Formats: sequence, structure tokens, C-alpha cells
Amino acid sequence: MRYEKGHKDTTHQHIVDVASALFRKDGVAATGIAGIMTEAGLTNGAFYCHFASKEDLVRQMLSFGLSERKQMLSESVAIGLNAEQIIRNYLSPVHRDNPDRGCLTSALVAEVARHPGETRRIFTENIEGFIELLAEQLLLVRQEKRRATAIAIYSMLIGTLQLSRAVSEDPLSNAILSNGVDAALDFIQARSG
Amino acid sequence: MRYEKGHKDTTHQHIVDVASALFRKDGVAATGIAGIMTEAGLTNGAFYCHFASKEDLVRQMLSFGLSERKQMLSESVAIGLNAEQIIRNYLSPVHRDNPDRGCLTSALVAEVARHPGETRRIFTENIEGFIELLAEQLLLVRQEKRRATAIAIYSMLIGTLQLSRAVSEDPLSNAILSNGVDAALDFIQARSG
DNA sequence: TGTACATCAGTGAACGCGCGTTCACTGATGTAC
DNA sequence: TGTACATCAGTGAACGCGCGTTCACTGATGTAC
Repeated sequence: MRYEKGHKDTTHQHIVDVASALFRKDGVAATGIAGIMTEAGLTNGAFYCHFASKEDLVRQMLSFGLSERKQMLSESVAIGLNAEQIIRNYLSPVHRDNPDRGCLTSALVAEVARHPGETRRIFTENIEGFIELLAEQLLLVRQEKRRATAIAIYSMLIGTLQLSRAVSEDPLSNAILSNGVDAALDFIQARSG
Repeated sequence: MRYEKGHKDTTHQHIVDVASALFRKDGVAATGIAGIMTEAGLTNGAFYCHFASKEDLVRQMLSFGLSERKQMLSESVAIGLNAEQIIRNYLSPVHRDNPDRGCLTSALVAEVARHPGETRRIFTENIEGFIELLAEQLLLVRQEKRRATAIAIYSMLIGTLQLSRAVSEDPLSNAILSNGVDAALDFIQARSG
């Protein structure tokens, strides 16, 4: 069969979206091509009409997924969320319990570190824009300290979320999250004025 | 051949040590039994004289490895290192560049989160002792805030180390590390007095 | 003291399975004449 | 307008390979008589 204009692009994007969710849920190494394609409603072979290799998919997924997350953050700001609300959303039980729809960095940062330089380069490129956007929201922090503060907060957030996901169940996991919110806010406070 | 008394325990421990390094370097999912046994100087089959399954090894590795790390921290304290020095060592280029000999949590926390409940329980159990020990070093922080502060600092440390490992090369990676030290010290400062 | 047997850490080949990747093929539509 | 061919996203079987796990076997030593 022939397909309508734009069909291939739609399918391509669909595969990236499906892979992005599976990678975040199970990790890159533990997710197979066959599983991705089945989940996308296609067969194995079609994968290589869209990607040169699994690593190629990983790179496209990082590039698209991180800029998508950046846009989500940007929209949060646009509708009036401040730094505190962004932090509360990030360190929420909902985010903890749904890694497949959550932050790519907290789900995949350790695995990215083990991937080839080109993959890490794409990660780095996208993360820098993210940090920049986060820095802009730290209105109380002196301009020249904003970037450094944003990096530190981002590190806190990904470390805290990961720890809350790894420990077995409540109540410790919830305590880690709410403790993380307090800590991030105290830290911003310390860097303010 | 028969072996001297204690031989099996020595071999068992050796396999755990080898696996611990490989898991930290490449991740659990990407490390195979055959690779571990070859690195340990044995053949495949012997693995099941020592462990019921790969998951069994993962659990023993976490249990032993985390209590080993806790003892290392304990010894650092015994020889007079303070909280600042512990943080500087943790967020050093040497630690970043040698994950196979470094912190298990920063290397494996995201993967542990995807393992069965029993594995996460072992992780949790050991991490709590670690947090406690770290809390005791926060001498400037008011007693009732120490535990919460220790958790937050630990989250910062693992998040920062992971981020520094994932980004591509210097100078950003080094900046993330030294920025992390400043942030952790500022945070302790904010919680002091 | 000498012989027969038990022990058991480790060997190495094999199991079924899923991995990433390749490739000859399909078939609906578009294009050329 | 009708026919022959080109296009190309997707199919599905197959490739070699390594995975976790199983198992019959080895062989040096310890034990029993």
C-alpha cells in the first residue's frame, strides 16, 4: 500500500515516542527493537526504514525527548508556575510513579554516561538549554549565580527522584520527596538576596 | 582438585568483587555472567555453585558493596576527614572517572529502581545506615535536622556525579563538579547554627 | 599401610531464547507513454 | 483512457551471537575399613 503525505514522518515520530517511554520505564539496555516495534504496531524489519541502528534511535530519542521536556518546562512558566511549583511537580509521587512519562535525565543519565561520545554530546547540548531555562526562573537569585544554582538544583532534583524510586515503598520514599522539596527551597533561599 | 579451607568463601567473595566493578562500569543489564566469570578467572558453570541466579548475585553485591562503602566512609571519618573533605572527595574528577571503584548508588540507583522489591529492600536497608553515618558528620547542623540534611546532600552528590559523568568532556563536567561542592557547602551553611 | 569410596569446587558443552541487523519480497499508489 | 513500470513503507523469515541457566563429568583430597 502507498501512504498519505507525511505518513512516514508520523510513523517515525510514533516509534520515537514509544521508544522514549519504554527506555524510561525499563532502561535502554533492557529494551529491545522487537518490543519497541510491536508496541508501535509494526514489525521488526520496518525499524531500519527509519533508523540506522539502535544507537541512532537513542540519539533521536534524547534530542527530541529533551527538547520536548524543555518545552514542557517553558509552558509551565508561561501559565504562571514559579520555581517552587516546578520543584513540587518534579518531586511529586505522580512523577516518581510514572517514569515512562517523566524526566528523561533522571531515568537515563547513568546509562547515557556509558554511551559513545556522540550520544553524550547530544545529551549535553540539550541539557544546557534546559539548565538555562531553569536558571531564568530563579528570580530571587542574583543574576551571576543563577546558572550555577540551576545546575545544583537540577542535580538535587534528579538525585532525589532516583533515590525515591529505588527505595522500597513508603513511607521512606515519600519522605525523600518532601524532604527534597524543603532542601531545594532552602537552597534557593540561601542563594537569594 | 580439593581446595584449602576457606577457598570457596574466597572465590565467592572474589566473584562478588569482580561483578561489583563490572556492574558499576557497564550497568547490571549490560553485564553477562560469562563476562563476570571470565574476569574472575573461572568458567561459566561454576557461577551456580555460588549463586542461585544473577538476581541473587545482584543482591549480594548490593548488600556487601554498600556496607563496604559505608565502612570506607566510616574510616574516612576515623582518620579525621570532615564533611567538606568527604564532599570534595566524592565530587572529584578521580571519582567521576573511575565508576568501577566508586559509589554504587550513583552508578546503579536507576537500575535498582527497576529491580524486584526484594532487591530494592536490600538497597534501602543499606542506604539507611549510610545516611545515618553521613548525618553524624553534619556537626554544624542542628541535631533534629541532620537526617533530612544528610538525605538532601546525598541526593545532591549522586545527582551531580551522574550529571558530570554523562556530559561530554571538559570543561562543563569539571564545572558541574566544583559547582556541586560549592552548592553542598552552601546548603550545609544554610542549615547550620 | 593400602584400597575403595565419598566429597565437591570447578569444567565445558549444551539448552532455549531474544538480541540487533539483513534482506528478498509485497502491494497500493504514482508516473510515463 | 489503458497499460507497463517505478516507488517505497512495511513484512516476516533468517542471520550470527550472547544471554541466563543446566548438567554430566573431572579429579584432587578426605574418610572408612
